Amino acid sequence: MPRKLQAIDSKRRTPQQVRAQATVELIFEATARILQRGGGAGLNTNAVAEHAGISIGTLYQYFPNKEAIMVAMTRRLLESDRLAVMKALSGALDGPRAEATRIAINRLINLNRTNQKVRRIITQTHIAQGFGDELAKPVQEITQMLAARTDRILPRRTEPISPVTLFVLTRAVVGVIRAAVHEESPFLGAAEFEDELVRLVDGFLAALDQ
Amino acid sequence: MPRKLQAIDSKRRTPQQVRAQATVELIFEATARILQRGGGAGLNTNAVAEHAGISIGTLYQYFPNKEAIMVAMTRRLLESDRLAVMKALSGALDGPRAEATRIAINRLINLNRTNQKVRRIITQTHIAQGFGDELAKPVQEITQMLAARTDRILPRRTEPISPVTLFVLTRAVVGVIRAAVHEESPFLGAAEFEDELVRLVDGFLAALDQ
Amino acid sequence: MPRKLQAIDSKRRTPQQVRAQATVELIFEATARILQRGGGAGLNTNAVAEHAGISIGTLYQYFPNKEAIMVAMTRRLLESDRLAVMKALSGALDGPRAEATRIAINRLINLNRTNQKVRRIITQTHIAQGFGDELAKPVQEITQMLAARTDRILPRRTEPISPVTLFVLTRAVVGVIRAAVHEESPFLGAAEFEDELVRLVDGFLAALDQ
Amino acid sequence: MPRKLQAIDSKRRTPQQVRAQATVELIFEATARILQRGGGAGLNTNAVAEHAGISIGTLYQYFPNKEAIMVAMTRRLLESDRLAVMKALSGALDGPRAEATRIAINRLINLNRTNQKVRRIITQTHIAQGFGDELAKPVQEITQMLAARTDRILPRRTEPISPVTLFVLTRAVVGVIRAAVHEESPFLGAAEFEDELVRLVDGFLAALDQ
DNA sequence: GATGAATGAGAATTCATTCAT
DNA sequence: GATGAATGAATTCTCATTCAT
Repeated sequence: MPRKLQAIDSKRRTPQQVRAQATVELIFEATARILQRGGGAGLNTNAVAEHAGISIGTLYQYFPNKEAIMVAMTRRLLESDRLAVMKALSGALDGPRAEATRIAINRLINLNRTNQKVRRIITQTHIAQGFGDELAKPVQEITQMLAARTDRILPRRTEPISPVTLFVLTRAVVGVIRAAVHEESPFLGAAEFEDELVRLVDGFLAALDQ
Repeated sequence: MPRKLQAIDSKRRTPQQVRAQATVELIFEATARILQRGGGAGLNTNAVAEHAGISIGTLYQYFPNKEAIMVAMTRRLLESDRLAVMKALSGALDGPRAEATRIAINRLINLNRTNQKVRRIITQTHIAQGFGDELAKPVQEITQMLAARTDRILPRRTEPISPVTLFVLTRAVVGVIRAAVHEESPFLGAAEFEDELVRLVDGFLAALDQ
Repeated sequence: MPRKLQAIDSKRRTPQQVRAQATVELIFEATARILQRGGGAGLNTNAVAEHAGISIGTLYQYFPNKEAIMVAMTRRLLESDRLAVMKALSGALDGPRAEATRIAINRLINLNRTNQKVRRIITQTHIAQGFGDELAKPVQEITQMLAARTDRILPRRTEPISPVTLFVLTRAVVGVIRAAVHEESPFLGAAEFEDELVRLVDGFLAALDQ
Repeated sequence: MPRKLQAIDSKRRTPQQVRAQATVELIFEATARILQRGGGAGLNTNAVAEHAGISIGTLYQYFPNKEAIMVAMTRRLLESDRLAVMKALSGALDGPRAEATRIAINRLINLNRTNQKVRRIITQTHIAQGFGDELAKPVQEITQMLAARTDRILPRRTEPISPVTLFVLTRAVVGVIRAAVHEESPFLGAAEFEDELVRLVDGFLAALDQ
């Protein structure tokens, strides 16, 4: 592998200028298009550059290798997911816990129903690159936020949620949704799927509170 | 990819079972060794053949490509996991549900603590090859078995567990354990991790029974 | 065959024409040299690249596979043959038909006496690649030209030569010459051979005019 | 190429026994079937053996390599073509020359309309193996027979047909038909095609007689 | 900063052929 | 005679990456 050994998650230049940001955008779009069509095997840096309408040399000025492109894409996607769920929750911050849970899960499922193929591939790459833990971050942060709030409402629970508990809860939710995406399960669009996922979370939290 | 599109999960030949099985074994061992050392990127058919002490041609008489090797390995591993959990459960078939759950989960976690790197890689490949659904099979069958038994004990629940429910429950368990393996989480060895996972399952089942 | 099915007759890129044309020339020369020495079986893309003094990667930027190289060579040869016959005919355009026929055939034969081995192999490949019909094109165009002229001189024939007639005439001429080349017949250099070929064409045209 | 350098056109054993002849037949049929389906590129000795229902070792007891199989097939085909034309001619041996010519050509064309793909490939191989001259043999022998007979009828011509003349005539006929087959020309089935081919031969012979 | 032609290590895969049983 | 598992040389082709312009 004539691949430069470099930290994979560092862009080569900080895209400060407008032009640079636009180029990164072109690269992301090209990558997504190729992934959508040809799958992960069809992705190579030359193809990305060509689709993006830039030269291969330019591409290497922004990303050290193709994995770095996908890692960056995943991170952006994760952040946008987080914001989307946050936004969906904004109206339900003072309502009952169960309702907030349902809203968050509903939003999460629907986000994962878009761009499934691209999500699947870049997610896999993220894991393979050793950033698997980041995948749960959006869910984790939202969970922590809700947990904190819950504590206010249910004063019984004084201790904050433990790291292991958080891990299990978040990975359960993420794992179920990811399985549905990766297995291309028809359940992903079913109302019952959402119900069960909510039940999973609520059941776990209820068991916690005992 | 100049790769012939061939059914990836069909062995090319099934010769005199004795010798053939031994050769397959050599290939599996060589693959595991290479994966353990060099990771997925270091795996190539030439290396496997060399490590296995067979010619590259022989390898291709058994497997059409390297993915097929890993797929076969995963299937074998999954089956052996299933048997191991079944065996662990054999003594607890008439005890309380909670205890059976704990035994199964304990066994599952401990199985996943062995050969983590190899498991990680072949599991990923299995998903990438489109066989992601098989990964939950052992857990799914055990769950169904336990669920059936539960019905006898708790006559309240008359309907069998629904497909969606089964999907969520199994993918939650598998997802959490897989996350721990893939993220190389230190939790995997912690007693608390097992506790929380049991709580997840029990909480979900309890919520179901309401 | 792990060969990507790709349009065989499309160069992969058409870069800065000057350098590119030189590279293509190097590839053609190397191919011809190898074919001359080792025959068709000795031809492989690595050898071509090496003989051409370019890297294998560069070769693949110009041709998708070795057949495409030979197809391109054949096309160029065919065109140069056509021009050579045309040039030879230029002085005889107003003379009698029989003389023009003889000149054309004489030139055709002599062209086919050069580079016989290479011609044989790339011609075969051309046929095998499904471009067999192109082989008769030079003769066909020249025939049509002569036929048009003939019509002026022999006003008896008002209708243009029919497609089937043209097919039979051209394939007869091409077939005889090709047979002589492929069978490495000593006749190819004999004056009598030319005489008979001229007789074949004249006899056919005479029969047509009856 | 780990291919034994051996005279390609010698069967390894003379198939005297009935069993042997049957095996050769199986091999021919298997080869034809594979050629029909997959074309020349799909042909390999292992596939032939498998399709023939014999072991690869047995195949090598009959033919030293795959080209030898096709060479033998071509020879058999050529001989059967010759016999078929002879048979068709048997009733016209005393009629006018023109009619015999037409009958022979008609039969030849129709023979070449069967098994076109297989004919194309094994014919090519025959040429590539250096046996191109054999392809004209059936036509050549029939021509000689007819020429001899013609001499009786047209006592003008005392000299026998010269080798060069024979070469040109036979290669013209064979060349035209082969072109039609190789180019998959629709003319092959047209009555006009036969007419023109007859005209080619008659015109040539008429020109000869002047 | 951008370009893109050139590079070449490296991986997959085939298939003719052998030879021990 | 037949078998067929094993062999491994040989070839194709890809694609990440560089660097002179």
